[in-house]
Amino acid sequence: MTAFEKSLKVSKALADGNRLKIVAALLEYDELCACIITEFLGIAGATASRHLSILVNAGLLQSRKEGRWIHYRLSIADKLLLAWLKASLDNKTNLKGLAEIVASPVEDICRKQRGIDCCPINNK
Amino acid sequence: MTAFEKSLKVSKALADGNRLKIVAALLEYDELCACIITEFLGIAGATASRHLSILVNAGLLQSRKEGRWIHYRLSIADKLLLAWLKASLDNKTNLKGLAEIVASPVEDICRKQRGIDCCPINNK
DNA sequence: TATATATTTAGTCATATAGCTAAATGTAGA
DNA sequence: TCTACATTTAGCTATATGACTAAATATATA
Repeated sequence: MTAFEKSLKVSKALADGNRLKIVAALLEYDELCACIITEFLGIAGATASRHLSILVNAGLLQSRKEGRWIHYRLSIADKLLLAWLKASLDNKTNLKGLAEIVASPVEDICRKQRGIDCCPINNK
Repeated sequence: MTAFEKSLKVSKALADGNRLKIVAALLEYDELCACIITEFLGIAGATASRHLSILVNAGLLQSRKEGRWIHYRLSIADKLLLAWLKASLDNKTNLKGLAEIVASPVEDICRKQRGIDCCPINNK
Protein backbone atom coordinates (compact mmCIF):
# COMPACT_ATOMS: atom_id res chain seq x y z
CA MET A 1 0.00 0.00 0.00
CA THR A 2 1.42 3.38 -1.02
CA ALA A 3 1.69 6.32 1.36
CA PHE A 4 -1.18 7.90 -0.54
CA GLU A 5 -3.45 4.88 -0.12
CA LYS A 6 -2.49 4.70 3.54
CA SER A 7 -3.40 8.35 4.07
CA LEU A 8 -6.71 7.83 2.31
CA LYS A 9 -7.49 4.88 4.53
CA VAL A 10 -6.63 6.90 7.64
CA SER A 11 -8.73 9.85 6.47
CA LYS A 12 -11.69 7.59 5.80
CA ALA A 13 -11.31 5.98 9.22
CA LEU A 14 -11.38 9.43 10.84
CA ALA A 15 -14.26 10.71 8.72
CA ASP A 16 -16.99 9.69 11.12
CA GLY A 17 -18.10 11.43 14.30
CA ASN A 18 -18.30 8.30 16.39
CA ARG A 19 -14.88 7.07 15.29
CA LEU A 20 -13.37 10.48 16.01
CA LYS A 21 -14.96 10.34 19.47
CA ILE A 22 -13.29 6.97 20.04
CA VAL A 23 -9.91 8.48 19.13
CA ALA A 24 -10.59 11.46 21.41
CA ALA A 25 -11.51 9.10 24.26
CA LEU A 26 -8.31 7.10 23.82
CA LEU A 27 -6.23 10.26 23.80
CA GLU A 28 -7.58 10.85 27.32
CA TYR A 29 -7.75 7.27 28.61
CA ASP A 30 -4.85 5.02 27.71
CA GLU A 31 -7.02 1.98 27.32
CA LEU A 32 -10.75 1.31 27.16
CA CYS A 33 -12.71 -1.88 26.61
CA ALA A 34 -15.27 -2.27 23.84
CA CYS A 35 -18.21 -2.17 26.22
CA ILE A 36 -17.18 1.16 27.75
CA ILE A 37 -16.75 2.63 24.29
CA THR A 38 -20.15 1.27 23.26
CA GLU A 39 -21.74 2.89 26.29
CA PHE A 40 -19.91 6.17 25.66
CA LEU A 41 -21.11 6.36 22.06
CA GLY A 42 -24.64 5.31 22.96
CA ILE A 43 -25.01 2.99 19.99
CA ALA A 44 -25.52 -0.75 19.52
CA GLY A 45 -22.55 -2.91 20.47
CA ALA A 46 -22.37 -4.40 16.99
CA THR A 47 -22.09 -0.94 15.46
CA ALA A 48 -19.36 0.10 17.88
CA SER A 49 -17.52 -3.12 17.10
CA ARG A 50 -17.53 -2.30 13.41
CA HIS A 51 -16.22 1.21 14.06
CA LEU A 52 -13.43 -0.22 16.19
CA SER A 53 -12.44 -2.70 13.50
CA ILE A 54 -12.25 0.11 10.94
CA LEU A 55 -9.92 2.06 13.21
CA VAL A 56 -7.77 -1.02 13.87
CA ASN A 57 -7.68 -1.81 10.16
CA ALA A 58 -6.45 1.72 9.44
CA GLY A 59 -3.63 1.22 11.91
CA LEU A 60 -4.93 3.79 14.38
CA LEU A 61 -5.87 1.43 17.19
CA GLN A 62 -4.60 -1.83 18.57
CA SER A 63 -6.52 -4.33 20.64
CA ARG A 64 -5.57 -6.54 23.54
CA LYS A 65 -7.65 -9.51 24.49
CA GLU A 66 -8.11 -10.26 28.18
CA GLY A 67 -10.55 -13.01 28.90
CA ARG A 68 -13.83 -12.11 27.33
CA TRP A 69 -12.99 -8.46 27.11
CA ILE A 70 -11.11 -6.63 24.44
CA HIS A 71 -9.23 -3.50 25.34
CA TYR A 72 -8.34 -0.87 22.80
CA ARG A 73 -5.61 1.74 22.78
CA LEU A 74 -4.17 4.12 20.22
CA SER A 75 -1.32 2.88 18.05
CA ILE A 76 -0.54 5.76 15.75
CA ALA A 77 2.95 5.37 14.40
CA ASP A 78 2.84 8.58 12.37
CA LYS A 79 4.04 11.27 14.77
CA LEU A 80 2.73 14.13 12.64
CA LEU A 81 -0.73 12.60 12.44
CA LEU A 82 -0.72 11.98 16.17
CA ALA A 83 0.36 15.56 16.83
CA TRP A 84 -2.52 16.88 14.72
CA LEU A 85 -5.06 14.65 16.44
CA LYS A 86 -3.79 15.59 19.89
CA ALA A 87 -4.00 19.28 19.09
CA SER A 88 -7.43 18.95 17.50
CA LEU A 89 -9.18 16.52 19.80
CA ASP A 90 -7.52 16.77 23.18
CA ASN A 91 -10.35 18.58 24.85
CA LYS A 92 -12.54 17.40 27.68
CA THR A 93 -15.68 18.71 26.02
CA ASN A 94 -15.53 15.86 23.52
CA LEU A 95 -15.75 13.35 26.34
CA LYS A 96 -18.94 14.38 28.08
CA GLY A 97 -20.16 11.49 30.22
CA LEU A 98 -17.18 9.25 29.70
CA ALA A 99 -15.66 9.80 33.14
CA GLU A 100 -18.94 8.75 34.79
CA ILE A 101 -19.15 5.63 32.65
CA VAL A 102 -15.59 4.63 33.47
CA ALA A 103 -16.20 5.26 37.15
CA SER A 104 -19.58 3.55 37.31
CA PRO A 105 -20.00 0.64 39.75
CA VAL A 106 -19.16 -2.95 38.98
CA GLU A 107 -22.79 -3.92 38.48
CA ASP A 108 -23.13 -1.53 35.57
CA ILE A 109 -22.28 -1.79 31.97
CA CYS A 110 -19.91 -4.61 31.13
CA ARG A 111 -18.49 -5.12 34.58
CA LYS A 112 -21.16 -7.49 35.83
CA GLN A 113 -19.02 -10.24 37.20
CA ARG A 114 -18.71 -10.06 40.91
CA GLY A 115 -15.71 -8.08 41.81
CA ILE A 116 -13.85 -8.41 38.55
CA ASP A 117 -13.36 -5.15 36.78
CA CYS A 118 -13.49 -5.23 33.03
CA CYS A 119 -11.91 -1.85 32.59
CA PRO A 120 -9.85 -0.98 35.64
CA ILE A 121 -9.69 2.71 36.26
CA ASN A 122 -5.94 2.79 36.47
CA ASN A 123 -5.42 4.82 33.37
CA LYS A 124 -5.76 8.58 33.86
CA MET B 1 -17.87 25.24 15.25
CA THR B 2 -15.83 23.37 17.86
CA ALA B 3 -12.34 22.07 17.18
CA PHE B 4 -13.86 18.59 17.11
CA GLU B 5 -16.42 19.50 14.48
CA LYS B 6 -13.74 21.26 12.48
CA SER B 7 -11.50 18.18 12.55
CA LEU B 8 -14.42 16.00 11.48
CA LYS B 9 -15.12 18.29 8.57
CA VAL B 10 -11.47 18.22 7.52
CA SER B 11 -11.32 14.44 7.82
CA LYS B 12 -14.44 14.07 5.71
CA ALA B 13 -13.04 16.43 3.10
CA LEU B 14 -9.88 14.33 2.90
CA ALA B 15 -11.72 11.01 2.87
CA ASP B 16 -11.99 10.75 -0.90
CA GLY B 17 -9.32 9.69 -3.35
CA ASN B 18 -9.99 12.45 -5.85
CA ARG B 19 -9.97 15.16 -3.20
CA LEU B 20 -6.75 13.80 -1.74
CA LYS B 21 -5.26 13.89 -5.25
CA ILE B 22 -6.25 17.57 -5.52
CA VAL B 23 -4.44 18.30 -2.27
CA ALA B 24 -1.40 16.35 -3.47
CA ALA B 25 -1.40 18.30 -6.74
CA LEU B 26 -1.55 21.63 -4.91
CA LEU B 27 1.32 20.61 -2.65
CA GLU B 28 3.37 20.33 -5.83
CA TYR B 29 1.91 23.22 -7.86
CA ASP B 30 1.18 26.42 -5.97
CA GLU B 31 -1.91 27.16 -7.97
CA LEU B 32 -4.06 25.28 -10.48
CA CYS B 33 -7.27 26.23 -12.26
CA ALA B 34 -10.42 24.14 -12.07
CA CYS B 35 -10.08 22.91 -15.65
CA ILE B 36 -6.56 21.56 -15.11
CA ILE B 37 -7.72 19.79 -11.98
CA THR B 38 -10.70 18.36 -13.85
CA GLU B 39 -8.40 17.04 -16.57
CA PHE B 40 -5.99 15.63 -14.00
CA LEU B 41 -8.74 13.72 -12.20
CA GLY B 42 -10.32 12.54 -15.43
CA ILE B 43 -13.87 13.15 -14.24
CA ALA B 44 -16.71 15.44 -15.29
CA GLY B 45 -16.18 19.14 -14.61
CA ALA B 46 -19.27 19.35 -12.48
CA THR B 47 -18.00 16.57 -10.24
CA ALA B 48 -14.59 18.21 -9.88
CA SER B 49 -16.31 21.46 -9.03
CA ARG B 50 -18.19 19.84 -6.20
CA HIS B 51 -15.01 18.25 -4.83
CA LEU B 52 -13.31 21.63 -4.92
CA SER B 53 -16.17 23.29 -3.08
CA ILE B 54 -16.01 20.64 -0.36
CA LEU B 55 -12.28 21.31 0.11
CA VAL B 56 -12.84 25.08 0.17
CA ASN B 57 -15.69 24.65 2.63
CA ALA B 58 -13.44 22.62 4.94
CA GLY B 59 -10.91 25.45 4.88
CA LEU B 60 -8.27 23.45 3.02
CA LEU B 61 -8.34 25.42 -0.24
CA GLN B 62 -8.93 28.97 -1.30
CA SER B 63 -9.98 30.16 -4.71
CA ARG B 64 -9.06 33.20 -6.77
CA LYS B 65 -11.20 34.35 -9.62
CA GLU B 66 -9.46 35.66 -12.72
CA GLY B 67 -11.75 36.38 -15.61
CA ARG B 68 -13.62 33.23 -16.45
CA TRP B 69 -11.15 31.03 -14.65
CA ILE B 70 -10.95 30.08 -11.03
CA HIS B 71 -7.58 29.23 -9.56
CA TYR B 72 -7.21 27.14 -6.46
CA ARG B 73 -4.40 26.91 -3.93
CA LEU B 74 -3.95 25.36 -0.52
CA SER B 75 -4.89 27.41 2.54
CA ILE B 76 -4.25 25.14 5.46
CA ALA B 77 -3.86 27.21 8.58
CA ASP B 78 -3.24 24.23 10.83
CA LYS B 79 0.52 23.68 10.68
CA LEU B 80 0.35 20.17 12.13
CA LEU B 81 -2.23 19.09 9.59
CA LEU B 82 -0.19 20.60 6.79
CA ALA B 83 2.92 18.83 8.04
CA TRP B 84 1.12 15.49 8.02
CA LEU B 85 -0.25 16.03 4.52
CA LYS B 86 3.14 17.08 3.19
CA ALA B 87 4.84 14.05 4.66
CA SER B 88 2.08 11.71 3.47
CA LEU B 89 1.32 13.06 0.01
CA ASP B 90 4.39 14.85 -1.21
CA ASN B 91 5.37 12.23 -3.72
CA LYS B 92 5.53 12.56 -7.47
CA THR B 93 3.91 9.16 -7.99
CA ASN B 94 0.58 10.64 -6.93
CA LEU B 95 0.74 13.14 -9.77
CA LYS B 96 1.12 10.89 -12.77
CA GLY B 97 0.21 12.85 -15.90
CA LEU B 98 -0.24 16.21 -14.21
CA ALA B 99 3.02 17.70 -15.50
CA GLU B 100 2.00 16.90 -19.09
CA ILE B 101 -1.42 18.46 -18.58
CA VAL B 102 0.04 21.63 -17.11
CA ALA B 103 2.59 21.83 -19.93
CA SER B 104 0.14 21.03 -22.71
CA PRO B 105 -0.26 23.60 -25.50
CA VAL B 106 -2.60 26.53 -25.39
CA GLU B 107 -5.12 24.88 -27.69
CA ASP B 108 -5.69 22.07 -25.25
CA ILE B 109 -7.83 21.73 -22.23
CA CYS B 110 -9.12 25.03 -20.92
CA ARG B 111 -6.56 27.27 -22.56
CA LYS B 112 -8.33 27.69 -25.85
CA GLN B 113 -8.21 31.41 -26.20
CA ARG B 114 -5.51 32.50 -28.53
CA GLY B 115 -2.42 33.23 -26.63
CA ILE B 116 -3.93 33.67 -23.22
CA ASP B 117 -2.91 31.05 -20.75
CA CYS B 118 -5.47 29.99 -18.24
CA CYS B 119 -3.00 28.36 -15.94
CA PRO B 120 0.42 29.89 -16.46
CA ILE B 121 3.21 27.47 -15.74
CA ASN B 122 4.99 29.83 -13.43
CA ASN B 123 4.57 27.78 -10.35
CA LYS B 124 7.14 25.05 -9.90
C1' DT C 1 -26.12 42.10 -28.24
C1' DA C 2 -24.69 37.54 -29.52
C1' DT C 3 -21.54 33.75 -29.03
C1' DA C 4 -18.17 30.99 -26.74
C1' DT C 5 -16.36 29.09 -22.71
C1' DA C 6 -15.43 28.12 -17.54
C1' DT C 7 -17.75 26.96 -13.64
C1' DT C 8 -21.65 25.92 -10.68
C1' DT C 9 -26.23 24.23 -9.62
C1' DA C 10 -29.98 20.93 -10.13
C1' DG C 11 -31.56 16.50 -10.72
C1' DT C 12 -30.90 11.51 -11.17
C1' DC C 13 -28.83 7.07 -10.25
C1' DA C 14 -25.78 3.63 -8.22
C1' DT C 15 -22.83 2.56 -4.56
C1' DA C 16 -21.03 3.11 0.13
C1' DT C 17 -21.85 3.33 4.76
C1' DA C 18 -23.89 3.78 9.49
C1' DG C 19 -27.44 2.21 12.05
C1' DC C 20 -30.22 -1.72 13.77
C1' DT C 21 -31.51 -6.81 15.17
C1' DA C 22 -30.47 -11.55 15.25
C1' DA C 23 -27.34 -15.18 15.02
C1' DA C 24 -22.66 -16.89 15.58
C1' DT C 25 -18.29 -17.14 18.09
C1' DG C 26 -15.37 -17.43 22.00
C1' DT C 27 -14.36 -17.34 26.94
C1' DA C 28 -15.39 -17.82 32.08
C1' DG C 29 -17.42 -19.95 35.75
C1' DA C 30 -21.04 -23.23 37.82
C1' DT D 1 -21.13 -29.79 29.84
C1' DC D 2 -24.18 -25.91 30.49
C1' DT D 3 -25.09 -21.13 31.13
C1' DA D 4 -23.81 -16.33 30.98
C1' DC D 5 -21.96 -12.73 28.65
C1' DA D 6 -18.60 -9.79 25.58
C1' DT D 7 -17.78 -9.30 21.01
C1' DT D 8 -18.14 -10.11 16.08
C1' DT D 9 -20.45 -11.43 11.84
C1' DA D 10 -24.46 -11.50 8.80
C1' DG D 11 -28.31 -9.50 6.89
C1' DC D 12 -31.33 -5.64 6.44
C1' DT D 13 -32.75 -0.62 5.82
C1' DA D 14 -32.17 4.28 5.43
C1' DT D 15 -29.19 7.92 4.43
C1' DA D 16 -24.98 9.92 2.44
C1' DT D 17 -22.16 10.51 -1.30
C1' DG D 18 -19.82 10.35 -5.86
C1' DA D 19 -20.67 9.91 -10.55
C1' DC D 20 -23.09 11.59 -14.60
C1' DT D 21 -25.97 14.89 -17.81
C1' DA D 22 -28.40 19.03 -18.55
C1' DA D 23 -29.42 23.58 -17.37
C1' DA D 24 -28.07 27.89 -15.24
C1' DT D 25 -24.68 31.50 -14.26
C1' DA D 26 -20.86 34.45 -15.23
C1' DT D 27 -17.28 36.42 -18.02
C1' DA D 28 -14.72 37.61 -22.36
C1' DT D 29 -14.69 38.69 -27.09
C1' DA D 30 -16.76 39.62 -31.69
